[in-house]
Amino acid sequence: MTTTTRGRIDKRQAILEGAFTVFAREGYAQACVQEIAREAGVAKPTVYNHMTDKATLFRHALEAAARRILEERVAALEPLAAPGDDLRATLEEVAHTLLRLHTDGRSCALRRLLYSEINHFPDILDIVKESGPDRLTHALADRLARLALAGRLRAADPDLAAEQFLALLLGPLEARTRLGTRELPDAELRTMAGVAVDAFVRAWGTAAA
Amino acid sequence: MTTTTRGRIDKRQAILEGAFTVFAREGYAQACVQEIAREAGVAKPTVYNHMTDKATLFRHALEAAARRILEERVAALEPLAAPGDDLRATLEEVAHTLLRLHTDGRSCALRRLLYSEINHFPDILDIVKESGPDRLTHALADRLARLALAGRLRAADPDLAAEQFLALLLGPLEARTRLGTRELPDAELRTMAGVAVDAFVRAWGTAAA
DNA sequence: CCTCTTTTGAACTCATGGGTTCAACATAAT
DNA sequence: ATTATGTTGAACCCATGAGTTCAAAAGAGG
Repeated sequence: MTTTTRGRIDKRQAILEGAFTVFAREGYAQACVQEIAREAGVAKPTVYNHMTDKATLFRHALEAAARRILEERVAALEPLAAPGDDLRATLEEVAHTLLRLHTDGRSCALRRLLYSEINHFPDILDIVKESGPDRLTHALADRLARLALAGRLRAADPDLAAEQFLALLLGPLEARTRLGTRELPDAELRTMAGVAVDAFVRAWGTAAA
Repeated sequence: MTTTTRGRIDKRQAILEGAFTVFAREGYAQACVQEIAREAGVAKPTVYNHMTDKATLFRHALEAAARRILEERVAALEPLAAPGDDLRATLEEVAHTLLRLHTDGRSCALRRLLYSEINHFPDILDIVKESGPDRLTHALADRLARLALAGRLRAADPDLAAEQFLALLLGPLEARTRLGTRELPDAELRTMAGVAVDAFVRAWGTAAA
């Protein structure tokens, strides 16, 4: 019975992953359940055996993908918990990691799906909400607040600082990656992280940093 | 013959506008030509009399909408051509106008359509390219370069300055408008313009400004 | 060997929608 | 009036795809 359950869980996972892949490639309306089943290595009725609808399949697939992506992003802030003497270097490291994660194929796909289906599925925003920029911004604001207390950043609104840090870092991505359709070489990511941190430190740094 | 031609042009315009409206509301795949025709106040065969395909209809509709939107945005930079004594005030005015334009329904719709159909229509990015952030960034960079020459901004890379100005200004929009699905009160737009300009001036300003 | 659950493939129903055809109609120019 | 062009509505053909049904396998537990 254990193996049976495992088997079921495996199928479910495969279905969710295959669904995300196909939805990402085709969009919601164009994706057909037949193809999702094929991608997941499963028969079509099996899909309907786990999910009632194409719509709920979509929601669950998005949720699963968003959860994975969220974990990576928040983990990327870790170095800020114990920044070394060189704050700028730590910021650049975090910035670079965030850029890499943000330009990842799955991230771009999720982003595109959110934008395209937000009209037909207004609730997906809430499903993904916590995983979206919000939780990342809050986690970053927490880190920055500690730095401000230590006198290494301006003591003003850390939420605003976090928002602007992410804006400086991620804003230019849209144009440079052509809405997420182009890969960026790692060297360019480093440069982008550098200039973003430069501007951020000029706007939010203190002499002590 | 003149009136006949005018009539044809009017129908064509109506079709393009109706198409954009429906595509924006439904997405490409979900939008049906029947409904576009209804929205444009026209019969279905008339649509096919002007456009060969649903696909080319989509492209033309996007192009027309993008052109309109572009004009507004570049025009919004006008005050920077002759900035008054108070550079910060001029920047805030421009910033506020850009925010208003960027949160406009048509702008958001265009943005969503780009994101959602970029996979099926890789060429729409080129069609809209000039109208996209690129041309705006360049136009802004030109203005900022003049200001730098006048000693009112850092003399470093004006393209980077423009990129970061727009990032600081527009980056926070995504989260605040919930991907363009929520209206923002004008007061919030003013506040956002203010804090973005503050940070920008701290990062790029000179004593002379 | 028997049983219960799950999976599978194939065929099926049914709705939607792209694109076309056609005959009737409107309009304006000659 | 006649002719040419454009529009219209309705009906039509045809492909696609969601969701279901079913009988046959496949696998685990007893």
